[in-house]
Amino acid sequence: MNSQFAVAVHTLTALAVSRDQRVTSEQIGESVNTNPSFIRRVLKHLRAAHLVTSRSGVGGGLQLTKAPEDISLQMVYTAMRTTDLFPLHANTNPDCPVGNNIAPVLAHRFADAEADLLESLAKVSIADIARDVLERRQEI
Amino acid sequence: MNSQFAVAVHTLTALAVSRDQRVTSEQIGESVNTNPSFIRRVLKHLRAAHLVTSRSGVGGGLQLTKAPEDISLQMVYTAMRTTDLFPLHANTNPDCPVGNNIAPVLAHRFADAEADLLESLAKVSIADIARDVLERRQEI
DNA sequence: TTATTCGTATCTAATTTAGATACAAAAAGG
DNA sequence: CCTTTTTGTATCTAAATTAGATACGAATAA
Repeated sequence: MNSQFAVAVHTLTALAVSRDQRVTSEQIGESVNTNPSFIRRVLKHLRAAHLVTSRSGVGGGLQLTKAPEDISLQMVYTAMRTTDLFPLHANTNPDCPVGNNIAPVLAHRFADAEADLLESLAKVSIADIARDVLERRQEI
Repeated sequence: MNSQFAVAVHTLTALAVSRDQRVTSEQIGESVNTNPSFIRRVLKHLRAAHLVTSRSGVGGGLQLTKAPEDISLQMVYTAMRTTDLFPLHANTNPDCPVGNNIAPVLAHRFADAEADLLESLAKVSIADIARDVLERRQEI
């Protein structure tokens, strides 16, 4: 599972497309096809990363804090990240040369790979996604 | 969870370090600190990718099919891969412009990111990991 | 023929994920 | 000031995933 990164990008894309008006978590839930509660759980991360702001009450809802061009998938991934990309196995055998030393070695190499992934994600923005989506729409 | 990639690298590293002799899944289980059955489930993937061979019976066990220098983390990741790196959310709303078009757009962008990750993993070999592990051992 | 080891299947417990509901607090409008 | 809308958060549940555990036939060597 863990489609939360995809849901986060979907959410930000919807906000980018409707940049002129506030959008509610109810509406985003309809687009994603899930309940508003789940959307709000995702929004918690995006708010903590200062990618969106929200307001309660009539006419309330969500808004991007930056231009879609200035929100990269790297920012979104980092905002949503709760676990390592490649989890380690714990409690390896300290009496084995490999078991005793593998953890920090893997941690280091995996961190390098994750850094390269972030670099790749940094090249794509929510504006790119929104453009792709709207272009696809025209094709029909 | 899903520490299987880490366990797979650990397993191949152990085989690289003990390249002169056959190693059993029991022994690897001890190093990883898990049961042989789990190791054998991981090995299933590595065997399918032709990274190891195995033999039953007395004096049996596992062996690398290539030099550790010729086994990259990309090969291991690809061998162990069972799901997409970034899972998509399904059943988005077809009546919403975003919901109707986001899936293929995300699939494409996420595949690009995964390809870049593979490129990064291709630069590291099991020999590199084994060397790091043995060097760390000397430091003590 | 016996002991060892693999390959696979099955069961279980713990964890994660997402769907669902509920409700206080915030905000806007009349 | 009261009502309505919407957020933010908590809680519960069901489904899926993960890994630990056990078992057993098949393969292999001695």
